[in-house]
Amino acid sequence: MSLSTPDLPSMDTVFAPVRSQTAFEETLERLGTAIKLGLLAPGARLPAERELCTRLGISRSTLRQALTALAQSGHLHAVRGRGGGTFVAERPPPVDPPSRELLASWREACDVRLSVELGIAALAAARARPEELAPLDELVVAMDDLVEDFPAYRQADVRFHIGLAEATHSPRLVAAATEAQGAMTDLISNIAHPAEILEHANAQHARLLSCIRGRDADAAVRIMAEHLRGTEHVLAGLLPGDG
Amino acid sequence: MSLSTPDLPSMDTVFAPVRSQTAFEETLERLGTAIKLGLLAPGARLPAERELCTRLGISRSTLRQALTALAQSGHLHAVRGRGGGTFVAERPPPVDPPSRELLASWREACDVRLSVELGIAALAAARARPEELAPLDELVVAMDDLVEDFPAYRQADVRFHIGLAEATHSPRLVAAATEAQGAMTDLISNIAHPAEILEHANAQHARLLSCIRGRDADAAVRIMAEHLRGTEHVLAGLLPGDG
Amino acid sequence: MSLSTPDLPSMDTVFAPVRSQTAFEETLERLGTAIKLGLLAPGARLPAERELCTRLGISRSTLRQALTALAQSGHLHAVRGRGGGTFVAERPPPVDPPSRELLASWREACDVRLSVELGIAALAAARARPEELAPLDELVVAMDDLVEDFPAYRQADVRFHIGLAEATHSPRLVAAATEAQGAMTDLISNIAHPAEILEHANAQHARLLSCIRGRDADAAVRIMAEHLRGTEHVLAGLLPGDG
Amino acid sequence: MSLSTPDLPSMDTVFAPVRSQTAFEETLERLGTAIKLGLLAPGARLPAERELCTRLGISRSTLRQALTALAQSGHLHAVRGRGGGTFVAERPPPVDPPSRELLASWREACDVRLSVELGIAALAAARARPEELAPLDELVVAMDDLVEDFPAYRQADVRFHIGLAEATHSPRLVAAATEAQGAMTDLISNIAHPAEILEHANAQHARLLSCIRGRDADAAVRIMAEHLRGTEHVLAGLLPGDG
DNA sequence: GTGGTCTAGACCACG
DNA sequence: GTGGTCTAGACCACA
Repeated sequence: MSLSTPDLPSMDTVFAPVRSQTAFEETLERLGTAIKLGLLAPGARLPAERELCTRLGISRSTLRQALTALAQSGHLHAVRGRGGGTFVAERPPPVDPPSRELLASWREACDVRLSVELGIAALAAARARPEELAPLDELVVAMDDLVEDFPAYRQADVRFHIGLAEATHSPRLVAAATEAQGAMTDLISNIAHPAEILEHANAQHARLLSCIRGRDADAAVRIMAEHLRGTEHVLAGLLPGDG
Repeated sequence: MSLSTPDLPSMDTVFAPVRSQTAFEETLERLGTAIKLGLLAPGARLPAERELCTRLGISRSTLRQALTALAQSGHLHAVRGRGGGTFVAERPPPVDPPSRELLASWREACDVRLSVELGIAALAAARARPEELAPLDELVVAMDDLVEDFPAYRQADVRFHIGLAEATHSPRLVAAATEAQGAMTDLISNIAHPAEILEHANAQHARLLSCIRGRDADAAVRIMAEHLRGTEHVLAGLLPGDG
Repeated sequence: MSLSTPDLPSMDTVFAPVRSQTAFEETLERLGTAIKLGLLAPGARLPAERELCTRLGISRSTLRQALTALAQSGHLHAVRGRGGGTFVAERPPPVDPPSRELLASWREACDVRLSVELGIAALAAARARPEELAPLDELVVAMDDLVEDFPAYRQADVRFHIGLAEATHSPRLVAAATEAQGAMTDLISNIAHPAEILEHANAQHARLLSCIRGRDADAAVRIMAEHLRGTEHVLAGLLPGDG
Repeated sequence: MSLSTPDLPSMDTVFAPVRSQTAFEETLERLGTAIKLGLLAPGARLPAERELCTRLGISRSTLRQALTALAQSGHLHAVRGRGGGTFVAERPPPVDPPSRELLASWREACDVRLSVELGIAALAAARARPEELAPLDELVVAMDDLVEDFPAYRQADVRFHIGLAEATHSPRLVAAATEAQGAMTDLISNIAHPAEILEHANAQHARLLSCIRGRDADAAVRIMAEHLRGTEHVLAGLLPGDG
């Protein structure tokens, strides 16, 4: 082999299209994902615009563009006057169907999620503190009662995975996990999930926590991989092949 | 625990600053990283501007902004006329020292890399084709002879890891791996690496390939985690604590 | 002597290198000179980009190249939003030392200035209107109080000479005077100027105005020549010989 | 008066249109002017293309563009083979009539010339060496015999003024004088010049040389100003007012 | 309405 | 056919 091969295949990656998201678009997606994932629960009140635009590092006008868009789509509603503010809608609009591109590349999305979650499993096993795991136990218990109500189950599931990410103490992994869960929600929320499947999945959650408590990173990673493979099999049966 | 807790810690992630990288910035970083990693070897000729801007999906002006910046910093030089083009400098400028932010968050960088590489190990074990692994064998052999020459070793190492990423057939993971390797290069290129360390690391490379050939994802992930932990220990001893 | 001598010495001029300054370069130099000369005072606001590029007869991108360069060098700073604009820095960066070429050819620069200023003296004597000379009187008075503060004196001096150029009603001479003063500023701004020298020079300013008022072109030219010779003597003592 | 008047009239100069000439255009004008002024005499052979493009600092293709244009307009003709080369046409095409812009701004052109020539007079008086003035004496003698043949007179006149410029030893002034003479030629070559006018003008040439020999700069400048005023009066009577 | 970014396409200078 | 420069116009983010 030659160390100076002039045209490595990875050039395709180096020269792949560059795309820049505008501040408006990213804000819209951030808030929208948080709402769809239930991180911002129905009825919750968003921070005041003046505070929010500071935290997001954008101007108020740009923030308002995003808030307006989310209000128009029914995710938010604004209340003026005393006690007013911007609130997450109590009755959220249905999750929109997966975009054409997402459908075309669902396997990519799963691969990215796999990568993120394996890292989370490994690092959580190394770093999680007991008080960070306790709420996850509660979520597992709660999910056991929700296997017949997929939307509710799914919301708890999201919190479980993001809670695990937080146990790594790595903000970037939390952000990546959030994004990955958002993509999955877009893919799976309109798919029927039999109770048995969910029970099985939740059993994996429990075993995962157990391994993490035992600081057994290898086992945690193994269970996580298995857990995710479950979702992939469901999708593989229902969605078109890789794009 | 309440399912509607209004202020989860993950809100910090949702409301984290939005920073949209411009097309120019991303192009600059892409090409710059590829050069520093040796993916674009010294003396190599880039595609013509008119082709490159098409592949990158940007206008020629934007591309030229990036090329101009890289030429000024000494990474590229342009030649006009017949047989001309834009070439990677034969004598590249020294890798710039890690930025203050990178130093402050080196552990974050390692966490991200861990995540990416574990996913790669797992997926490569599932999907790699023999003809994709053969070049990696050769790289391992070559690296054995380069343990005394860190820059050369490192370049082969980069190609090994990116080659592995390519074996997953997931462009996003290739891109993520490239970016992660770039961040590591910024961190470690100015650090002394004893031959014994490199020999040990390369032995892990060999075992990794063996597991992947055997489709043993669990073992591959385990070895990869161990492999990366090696680098982290070196850095943990030399760099300031987490930022 | 033959009228068809094939190789006159002036051929060196005819065949001297053609160097076309780009629109960007000329814009940079124009604005930079105006700032360094104080024609654009610290804190002053430039016309809006969209207007400026029209006046300069160039595209906005080209203008912005120049503005960006001047902002990076600290001469300008941009403010966005309502009431925004591009402003001359309040605390300007120090005048950069004369370039190697300028130093090597300072005598050339003085010759050009001599030529420009003699023409200005002659034409101002022929054409200046009283209301154009009045401000120059005031400048002379002001300069008398500034002989201990060279930077301030020099700024008034620049305005005096350019004001005189304007009294010729010849835009090309105004431009030439501005350019010549810019070259002189680069040469002399870092040189000590005793108060006596400045007093003497300012006395010449006064006599110059008097001659011009009297429409005595010959005397005006004579005084101007003497005035400029003063600077040259100072430079001749401090700078290396002709390049 | 205020030292910080925000909007000086000189801003019009700072913000005046920027124009960049291409290398081709400047080459064309340089060679064209040299030919029209007789600096490159009819029948003279230009340096070889390979040498010329080096001296002009341009590529051969750009040079050829200019040469081709001048050949098409009849100013040059190329001869191939042994003893070949590019030659100035023996029977030059008539000087083209002044362009609309030149006509509109003839007074500006005169002002610039005045400026250049006054500086030349002053500096020549200070620096001219006898051997540089001798050829100018011969030109004056020759011109006395050419007052009936304006084209021939004019060619000698041009050489006189450019020769004087060379006596200043300032390349920039030689270039400026050449350019100014070129502009004047475009203006005046189609105007009738009575012998008496030329005799008077040539007498001024002689007195000018005398003053310069005597190192009397003031007188030289005075005579030069007077000399140029002669041309201006002629033009003022024949051309439209200032543009 | 301000500065900041990007685009599509033209023409120039080069070898 | 290469890199180098410039243009006209669009849209974005800001206050």
